[in-house]
Amino acid sequence: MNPTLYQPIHEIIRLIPSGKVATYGQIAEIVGGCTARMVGYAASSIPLDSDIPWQRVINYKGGISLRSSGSGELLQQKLLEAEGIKFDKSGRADLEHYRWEGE
DNA sequence: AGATTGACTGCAT
DNA sequence: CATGCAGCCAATC
Repeated sequence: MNPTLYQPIHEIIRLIPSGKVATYGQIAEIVGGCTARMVGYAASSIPLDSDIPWQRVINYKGGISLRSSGSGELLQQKLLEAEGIKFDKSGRADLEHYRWEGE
């Protein structure tokens, strides 16, 4: 498969600075013409070997969505905490404080 | 070609 | 504040 449509989405995710996070809807809005589902689907296509910080992409609740395989949630949350993002007891980040407003 | 599913979002309950 | 339902586009069966 060669979903070139994912290319811009990956680009946007790559632009997210460390210590910041973006929601699927936010990215979809930045890319334009794409929806949250698209971003999520594109993200699932991102290989772990990629330079794309897919861990900075979270859902609108500020929580981390479970990936297809393995316990990606714990790993992703750990990576985000390593970047300075704190999670509350509910496992949700403060989007009002960490949400990346984009370029 | 039609139906189902998916790392989602927003509003209603 | 947690849960439920409907809408969105693309990929897969």
